[in-house]
Amino acid sequence: MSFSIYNTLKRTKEVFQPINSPFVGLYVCGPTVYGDPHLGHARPAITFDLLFRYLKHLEYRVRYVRNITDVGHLENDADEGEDKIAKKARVEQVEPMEVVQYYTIRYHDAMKLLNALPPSIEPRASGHIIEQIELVKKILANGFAYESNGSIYFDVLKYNAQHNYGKLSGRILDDMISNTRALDGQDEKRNSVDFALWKKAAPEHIMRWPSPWSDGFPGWHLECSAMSTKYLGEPFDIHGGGMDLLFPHHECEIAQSVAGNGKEAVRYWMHNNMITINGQKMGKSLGNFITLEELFTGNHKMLEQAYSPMTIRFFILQAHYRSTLDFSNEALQAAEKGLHRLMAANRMLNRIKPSEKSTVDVNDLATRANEALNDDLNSPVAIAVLFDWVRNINSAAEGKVALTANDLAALTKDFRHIIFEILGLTDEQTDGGKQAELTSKLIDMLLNMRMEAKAKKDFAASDAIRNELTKLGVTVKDRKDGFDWEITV
RNA sequence: GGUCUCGUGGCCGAGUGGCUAGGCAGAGGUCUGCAAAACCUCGUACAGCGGUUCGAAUCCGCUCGAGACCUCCA
Repeated sequence: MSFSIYNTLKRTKEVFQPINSPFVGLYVCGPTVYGDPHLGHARPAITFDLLFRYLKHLEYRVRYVRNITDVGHLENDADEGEDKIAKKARVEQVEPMEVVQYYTIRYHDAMKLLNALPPSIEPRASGHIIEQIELVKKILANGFAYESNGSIYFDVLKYNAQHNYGKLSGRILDDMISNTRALDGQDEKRNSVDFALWKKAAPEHIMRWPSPWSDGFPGWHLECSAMSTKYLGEPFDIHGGGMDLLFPHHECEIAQSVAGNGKEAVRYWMHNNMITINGQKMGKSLGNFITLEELFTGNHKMLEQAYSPMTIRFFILQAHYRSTLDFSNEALQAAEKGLHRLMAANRMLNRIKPSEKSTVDVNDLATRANEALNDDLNSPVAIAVLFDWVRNINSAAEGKVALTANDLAALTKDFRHIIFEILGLTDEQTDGGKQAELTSKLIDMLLNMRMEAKAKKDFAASDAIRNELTKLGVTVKDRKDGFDWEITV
């Protein structure tokens, strides 16, 4: 059994073979921190968190690098317009680094709620200006860039004459050129498809650094090339990001690496697909994006209710990362119920009484779940396997399926390893720290008292306990040999 | 306009030449002091039209529809 991933570069699934097993280098494009994290940020964060966790499950030693873009990301990729962060800073009348600090913390908070593990290294673009300037120098020295009025541009035509600009995104350079509007002649660029490596800063521009060419700032694509190879070496194993970054961002990264170092830096390119709302991509310009905070609080006109971070995580994991995933209240509510069912089964494992013999093969769970995840991280199939076992677990609790003590222990271990360690889900009923743990124990205590009342046929007392709990938002579920409960508020 | 992707049952969403995906919703049943849950059974779904094939939802072609990128977005 081997782990295969879909390599965008080859447009096919390939068996994953690390360059330096057991070490694996993983780089993922992180956020540009100029706004609140939204539903779209959750997709790559969870996709590559799953990859990170699964690689660790496969006993690789993973170095996971995810950057913070705090400079250089302009409002459009034609190398015009204001820096996104500078603009936000101007609008809010604060230092650019205050914007960066604020939204970086907001991003981290959201990632923590989604139970996305922190990366091994989280470099900032502004902290790697020197490395970026060095890379520009190399590209210039190799003749693939030119200076124009203090700015440095990548010469795409020249590069394409020797290499293939467009190999990742499947674009043909000639088509791109013929599809671009004619320039007005004032542009610093020789060709519309050229992109900035270094931009000379306008006098009012706050974020600026000295360079051999001008006081200025690096182009957006440069940071990922510089920082990925700094921390992961060249070449390294996996580069991930959203599909919308495929062109031009990742295409430019390849060009920069080849032009600067003579070789491609990345072995496997992985891209998660988009989240859509009513069939349309979420986007700033479309005005239909929902922040994670709005999702968690339900405070948005499109939301019928609040959705917990785990509901969002589960919702995303229920679709394959390369498929578009359409957001709707109905779909999220279905995910919420499904997740509760999964967690209820997990709690039920504690109540199963072992038997002399087993009537099911408990190895089936881990075997099939691993098969699914080995197949390009097919989390929806892995979850389907889990649900097959939810049925078995519930049946076992009712005495319809038998498990030996050893099998029960193995099943419990596997089930929990998959849902908590690999899929990174948490049981929000019980995993909320000391308070939640105490709540959980108190509810158990009350329900044990109710069991005693029931045993004495004191239904008045047992119903009173249940009714009071119901009023507080605790749904009581009697089982054949015990009880379960769920907090619904 | 160019490049590409996709169209699966009420909803979401896997799969992919012959064998049950799964979740949610719905119907019937079992269990139960009641309620809820759980368990069992139930949908003859693969946009349309042709073609290849013993056999296609799965391959090919065409038609229709949707979306993505080419402009900021994860």
